[in-house]
Amino acid sequence: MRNTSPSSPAARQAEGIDRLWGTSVGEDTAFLLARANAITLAAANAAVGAFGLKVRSYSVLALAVSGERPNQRELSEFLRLDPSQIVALIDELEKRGLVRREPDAGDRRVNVVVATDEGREVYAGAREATERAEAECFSALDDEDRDRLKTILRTLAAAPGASAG
Amino acid sequence: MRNTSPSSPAARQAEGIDRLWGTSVGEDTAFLLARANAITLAAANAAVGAFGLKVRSYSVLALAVSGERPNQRELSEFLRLDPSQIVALIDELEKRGLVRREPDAGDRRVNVVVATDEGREVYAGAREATERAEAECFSALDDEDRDRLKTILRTLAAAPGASAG
DNA sequence: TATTGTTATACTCTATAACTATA
DNA sequence: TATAGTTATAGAGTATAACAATA
Repeated sequence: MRNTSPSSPAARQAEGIDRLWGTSVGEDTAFLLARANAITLAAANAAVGAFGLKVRSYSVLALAVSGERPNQRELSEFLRLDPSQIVALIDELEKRGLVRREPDAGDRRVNVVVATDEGREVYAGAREATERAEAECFSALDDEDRDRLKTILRTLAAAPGASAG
Repeated sequence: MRNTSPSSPAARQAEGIDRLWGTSVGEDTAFLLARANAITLAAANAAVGAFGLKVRSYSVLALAVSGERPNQRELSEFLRLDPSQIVALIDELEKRGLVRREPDAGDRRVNVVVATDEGREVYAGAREATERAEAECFSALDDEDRDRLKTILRTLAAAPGASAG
C-alpha cells in the first residue's frame, strides 16, 4: 500500500475513482443519463420484485389497468419492445391471472389487454412501492429540480427522433 | 379499418399510442429516463460504430486517453461493469492496438490502462461523432435546459445511493 | 398484399463463481 | 487473509426471421 494519504481503504478507493469524473466521460450527458437510468431501474426492479413483477411486466400491467384498452402492437410501440417480447410478458401476466386478452370486436386479428380485479390489486401495491423507490432515488433533488427533470425528459420523449430506434 | 378519423395510417397509429402518454406509465420519471437513455444509447452506439467501437469500449478508450492512468478495478467501479467485462473490453481494444496494459510499478498485481497513438486518433474521431449524435438527440432542448439536465444528472450521480447496485 | 400476433432461434449482455499471482 | 486480474459458464435480455390468421 504505497498511497497512504486517506485513512480508510474505502476513502482511498473513493478518492481514486472520483478523479475520473473530471474526464470527458464524466462530462458526457449520455453517460450520466445511462447511470441515472441504471440506478432508478435497479431500484424499481427491487420495488416491484416484491410483487413478483419486473419493470417490464409492471409497465404492461399498468397500461392494462389504465382503461385505455391497448392492443399488443400498441404496447409494443409504446414500450419500445418487440411484439414477441410483449407476447411473453402477457403470457406470464395472464398465467398469473393479472391480465386478460380480449379479442377486438372490430378486427379479429387484434387482442386488447385488460387487467383483472386481482391485476388491479397487485398493481396498486406495486405502484406504491415504485413511487416510494423513486422518491428515494430522487431524494438528492429538490422539488423544483424533480419537476424540471420530468419536464425535460417529457420534451425529449415527444421530440421527433424519439421514435427512431 | 373502422377508425377512419386520421387520414394516413401513420397518423392514425401515432394518435393511437399517444393516448397512452396520459397513463401513469407516461408520468413516471423512471420510465421517461429509461426512454431517453435508450434513445441516446442507440444514437451513441451508431456514432461510435463507424469506428469499430461500442459505447462500452468507447468509454474505456476515453478513460485510457484521459491521462488519469486508471487501473482495471477503477474502470470497473467507475463504469459500473464487472471486472471480467473490463477484461474483455481491454482485450478487444488491445488486440486492435488502441490501448496498452502497463504493469504498475508499485503493485505488480495492478494493470494501468493507457492509450496508444492510434487509440488517441480513433478516440478523437469517435468523440466528434458522439458529440454530433448527442447534439442531435438533445436538439429539442434549448441551451438552458441542456445545462439543467446535465446539472441534475450530475447531482444524482454524486448522491449517496448512486454507488449501490 | 399488409398487418396482428405467435413461435423459434441466435446473439448480446449481465451476473456469478472459481482460479492465479501478488500483497 | 485480502485484492487485482482472469477464465468459464449460466441466465437474462434483445434482435431477427418465418409463420398462421385475418384484413
